[in-house]
Amino acid sequence: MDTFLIVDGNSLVFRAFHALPLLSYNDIYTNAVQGFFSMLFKVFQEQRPSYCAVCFDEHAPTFRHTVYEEYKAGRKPTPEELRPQFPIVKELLIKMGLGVLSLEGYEADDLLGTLSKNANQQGVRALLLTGDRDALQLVDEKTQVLFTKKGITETLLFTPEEVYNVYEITPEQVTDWKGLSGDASDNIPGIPSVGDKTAVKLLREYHTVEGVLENADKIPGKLGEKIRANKEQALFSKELATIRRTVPIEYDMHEFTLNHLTQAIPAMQGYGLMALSKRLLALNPGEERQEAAAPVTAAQTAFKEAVELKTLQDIQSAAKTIGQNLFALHLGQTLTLAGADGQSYFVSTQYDLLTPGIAPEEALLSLKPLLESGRIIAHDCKTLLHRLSQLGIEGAKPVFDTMIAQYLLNPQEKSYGLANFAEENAQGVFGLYEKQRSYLKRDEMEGLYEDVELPLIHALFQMEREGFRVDPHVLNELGTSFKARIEALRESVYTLTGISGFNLNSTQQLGKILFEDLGLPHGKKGKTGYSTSAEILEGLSDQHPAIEKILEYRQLTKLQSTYIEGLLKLTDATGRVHSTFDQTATATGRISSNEPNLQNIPVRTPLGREIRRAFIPRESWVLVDADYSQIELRILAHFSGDSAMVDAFQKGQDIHTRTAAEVYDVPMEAVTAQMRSSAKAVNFGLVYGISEFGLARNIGVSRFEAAEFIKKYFKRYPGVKRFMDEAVEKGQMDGYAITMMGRRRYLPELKSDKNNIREFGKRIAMNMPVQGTAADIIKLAMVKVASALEEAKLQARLILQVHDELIIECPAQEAEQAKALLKQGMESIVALKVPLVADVNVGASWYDTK
DNA sequence: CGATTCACG
DNA sequence: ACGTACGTGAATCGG
Repeated sequence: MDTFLIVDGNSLVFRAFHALPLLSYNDIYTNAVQGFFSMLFKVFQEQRPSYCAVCFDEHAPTFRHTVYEEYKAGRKPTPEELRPQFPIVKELLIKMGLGVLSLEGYEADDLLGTLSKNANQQGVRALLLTGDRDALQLVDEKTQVLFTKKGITETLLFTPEEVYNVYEITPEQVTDWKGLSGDASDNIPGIPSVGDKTAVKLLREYHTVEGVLENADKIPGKLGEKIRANKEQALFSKELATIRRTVPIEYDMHEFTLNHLTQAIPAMQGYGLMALSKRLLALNPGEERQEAAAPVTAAQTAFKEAVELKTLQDIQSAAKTIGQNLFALHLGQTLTLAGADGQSYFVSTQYDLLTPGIAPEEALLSLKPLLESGRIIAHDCKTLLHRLSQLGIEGAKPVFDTMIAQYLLNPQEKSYGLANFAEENAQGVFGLYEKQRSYLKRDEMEGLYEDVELPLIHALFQMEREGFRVDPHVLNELGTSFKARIEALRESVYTLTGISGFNLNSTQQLGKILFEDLGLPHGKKGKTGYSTSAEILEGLSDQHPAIEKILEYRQLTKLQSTYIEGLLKLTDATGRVHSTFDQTATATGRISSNEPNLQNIPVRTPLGREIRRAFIPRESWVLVDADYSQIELRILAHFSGDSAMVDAFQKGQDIHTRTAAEVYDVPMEAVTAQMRSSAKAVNFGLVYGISEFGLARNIGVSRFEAAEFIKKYFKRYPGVKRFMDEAVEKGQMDGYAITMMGRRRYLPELKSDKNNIREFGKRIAMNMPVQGTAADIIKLAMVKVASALEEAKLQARLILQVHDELIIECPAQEAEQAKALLKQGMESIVALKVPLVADVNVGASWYDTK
């Protein structure tokens, strides 16, 4: 099918302008021009449209102001440096033979709506390139939106399924969504205090703004009041957000082919856009799309047309055809399946009066046998497992996860949605799978993928479903005592400073009071004012009595809002919190935890540690907690083979004391607490990628002294020095750093022309193998422990991982067995040149497992 | 939505 | 001359 690329010129030019530094040529700024075309060419290359038109806003003269226009007019004026770039963009577009369209009184949005509708009517796919979320309302089977993300190089492709995946609403509901939540940048008021999330919730229940308003009486509390008070405004907002699709504009799409692009080259060079004109020359619109560098592209396999499954019988016969063969499953708004033979299926979930469709749940249930025994490929299997589990479908064993593969291939990407390729369905997933297989092999990460990441999905799924029990009474009691203390502290800060009524949570207000009104000595000013961080405040604690109160206030409010209130909010009906573990969040291979984050529960201060008393096992069960002792330094000892470091671990010595003894050249017995503490900081520094500055700041000495310290250290630990140098050299040679199990992290920072970025790259090159290998090891330990528990037919189960720590919940009578299994499992993951040691403890709360 | 602060490994 | 110790997530303020 032909594609008509329709571009929101205003949106893109603005984005380009803000994304790039102000470049000028002969006193003409061209950054927006350059960014705009750079983006456009990338889309030409990736999407190969047949036609292309660019639409611009054209505001009506003032006497024709409509209410609509007045709202839109609230926008900020176009910057001086940008305005002259618009005519240049238009000139070049016209020279390329592309459409440049605008109509008095209409927004670019309205033209996008009209052009796409017309294209669809002629059987042409419309692809809308814009940075404006409003356009998502135009998405349907034949109209897709390429949404420009931050910057100008990244785009997201929205199909109806992807709109739903990302925003949990259908394209038709976009106007309702805006009507409820409003949009400040577009001056759409919405309903006050209704944000994106609330709007989605309301729409899930009532579908449309009208539906919400009709049922407003049923909605309790403040929310209901707000809705009832703003009915008119909501309807009006929805109208404002609705894009017009019948703009009276005349054009012929067929005149806007990409056959004359090169005619703009002389003009382009006239503006000094040499690199851009080169890229234009390299564009060969006639040819097939080239193999893209990034793995995230749709396969070019010639797929057969998808078969619609209209009945449960259809579904079952499709399942039979697939049998034991590999198949991809995608659960968007509709359920789609794709087999290795290129055949794909979709289950229509659209209900209409004559043919009631099949609900996704129903379809999944009828696929139960296939799902439980079949070889599933999916994008984000863990989420799929949760959905299946809720339907009573257990034991599905996905054999490939394209999201995880994508993460391994490049762990640096910010998100791993499915949006980046054209066929957003099971066929696309299957195509992705085929490519990723070969990329994983090429990059030697098959082992890591098969043995670690893939089986880990199931372990994480179980941990998420299981959750961690929290005792609300413990939290409530702590909270009550905190509350009183917080109020007392606030009052005493007001009294001691002689200033009251300001917001103690506001660092800006506090900074003004401390450093201007009270005249305390301040550190360097940041972007927004003085720093009031604990580090700075601690230095001022003997200068003013309010300081220590502020520090205590900070500590307590942090505990109160993040841990007491935050955790209570997320506790389910059975008294457990279910964190989500993100397997694709970090560049080093660690997992992260969110909603709630169980990886940063306080432990370092006595008061904070109290929170851990609330983390408990079920009745008559216990917690078994094991953490690796100094895993990162042990890995460093292994990699570097440094004899002194290896010796220390082999002898089971306290590593920081040994380091201090070496560096200060005294016997270990003579090491003071002060010496040990400095040595500890050096050891930390090594793991992070040592820098003089960082060490100096951390132990509070001059940069010169820190440099001396590092020098002495490396003299005693030449193997470590060699490892650090080689890590950087290797990074420069290969362009990436790797871990013991072959996990990669690319190091573009090393090629930066900015020195500080290159230095950063060096530290990453030193840190990645260490932190990343520790991540490899504990992940493998989780897989091993989870399967060992299952094999031993224990009720014990893993419930949490905190980077170097694993927690099991089990019946008290299983404690000894679980303890042994956990310790043994963790310590036997790899044989290093030094022992891997895990310390295990059993307790009636997390607090007690120390 | 960016900046700041602070909780963890 | 500059500006960093590595890796995260959550709450809060204020534009």
